[in-house]
Amino acid sequence: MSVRVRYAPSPTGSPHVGNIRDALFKYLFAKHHNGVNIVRIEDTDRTRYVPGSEQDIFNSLRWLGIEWQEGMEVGGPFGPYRQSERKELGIYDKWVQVLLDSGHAYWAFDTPEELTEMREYQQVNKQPIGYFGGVWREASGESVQKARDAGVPGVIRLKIPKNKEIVIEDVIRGRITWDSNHVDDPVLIKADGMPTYHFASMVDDHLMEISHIIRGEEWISSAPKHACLFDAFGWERPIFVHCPIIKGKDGSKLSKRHGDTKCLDFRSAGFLPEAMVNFISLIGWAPGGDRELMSMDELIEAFDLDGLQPSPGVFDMEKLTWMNGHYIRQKSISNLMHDIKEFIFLKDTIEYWDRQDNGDVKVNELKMLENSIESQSEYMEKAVELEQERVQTLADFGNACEFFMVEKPNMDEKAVSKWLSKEHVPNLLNALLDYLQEKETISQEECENWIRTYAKDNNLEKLGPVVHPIRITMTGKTAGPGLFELMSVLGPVRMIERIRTVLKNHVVVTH
RNA sequence: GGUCCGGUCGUCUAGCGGUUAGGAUGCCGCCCUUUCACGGCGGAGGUCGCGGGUUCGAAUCCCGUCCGGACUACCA
Repeated sequence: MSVRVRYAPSPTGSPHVGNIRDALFKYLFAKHHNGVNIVRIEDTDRTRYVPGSEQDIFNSLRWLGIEWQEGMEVGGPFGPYRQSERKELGIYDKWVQVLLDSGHAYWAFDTPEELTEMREYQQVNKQPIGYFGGVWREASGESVQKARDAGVPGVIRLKIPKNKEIVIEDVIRGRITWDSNHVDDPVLIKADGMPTYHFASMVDDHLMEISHIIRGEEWISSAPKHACLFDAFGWERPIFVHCPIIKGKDGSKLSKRHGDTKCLDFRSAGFLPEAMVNFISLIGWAPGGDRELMSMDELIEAFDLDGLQPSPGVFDMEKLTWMNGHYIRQKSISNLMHDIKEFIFLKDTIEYWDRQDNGDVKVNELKMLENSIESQSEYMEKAVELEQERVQTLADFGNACEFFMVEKPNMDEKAVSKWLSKEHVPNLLNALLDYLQEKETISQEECENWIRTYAKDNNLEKLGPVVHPIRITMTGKTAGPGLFELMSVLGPVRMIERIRTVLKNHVVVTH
């Protein structure tokens, strides 16, 4: 059997990581089996349509490297791939008529008020909630015709068979059964003539020859409706695969209140697509054994439905962050520079940080980074290289590289009072100043030699008393790249300036 | 309330009748070392939700129970 799967988002906003994780699984599955991945837009609810979200959907997919061979933007033999357009073509009207004619569907003219009242009644009487036929399921043809002639707004519902056991075979969970008397009659066509998800999606899945419906666990409860729909048409049911949902730290389904959940927010926050792909692929799926760090190609190679987990997984930011650091460290410096530039250049990035608490600090750092890379790319490349292994996200480079970019680094007060007040510091800094005076460039080795020699000549047993004051003078901080490397990158001119500043502002000369 | 799904270190997970229950992350310690990080090594952390069975033997099979979650729209 050829594998055909579909990612069918509705354009109601920028897609979430949970949603995108499902899209990833579909892609991996299709690729693994040389199948086809389809992107179809489910925009049957006009009231929830959010302009721009289609682009967000494509951008999310493309950012992660999830490809589709058929569907939106690429076309294919089963188009159009946007449901509102399919509706215009009369596709759904045609198929609902088939159901009406065969007695599998019926018109219902309940008012919203009546439906609300019904639910309230069911609620207080502890009954299953839903529409189980009302007065319309078995209504006579005449009364239906009368209502239609009178222009009463009505919907078309599917007749779920009574007193039956509905069984679906889910790949992950096996056999799931329902008493059909607990499954209510879903609306197929709304009063405005638009199909509902239940109808449009299943009709399209059949028409587009979808082999596997891979989707989130939240769809399990509507699966019997979908199965009945296929049965009503006499169509062969696709294989159902319900992936576990992704939870937030509190154990409930991941949503806005858990912080960043939009896929593209992670790009803006400085995460790499390879880390994102690797990380989300491992929520709800595992390749078996101890494998963990995997590229897209390796994931495709390893992916199979057996590795899918039935239980939900928590989205662990700490692990994502670690993994992102890993992928940053793995990058060649030229790729890294490219990624950083692209990251800052994206307007989403700045907008994202503007939205965060104290985000203005980050925005300033990033803009400075952008300017510095622009104006002195070779210098900044060396700076980035030194920070590469101590950073976890692309956004961290702003702060990490700050001291390379500014004329006067921010001085950490604690560090200053601990180290720069020491008695030997003026002598040390003046000596270094003299040494640097004539130079235009300086190598790591020269820095190291000078420092080691100075320590020896001044009977200092350890390098610390020499290294720390110099580090603070150069960077304002106690933590950072190796001193010799950093000095070499900074170069004599910048160092001289910084030494003078420190001598003037921070060193108390005691004689 | 109803229906359905789930339950292995805090978290992601390996395991698929016989293992000292393995890995990763996070945490702690040691090593490396001029700091921070990276890296290496080690440690703490799981009575496999609980209770019954089946079996010589159960995290693995069965039942019950508890807890958690999803759905419960003319939304998807």
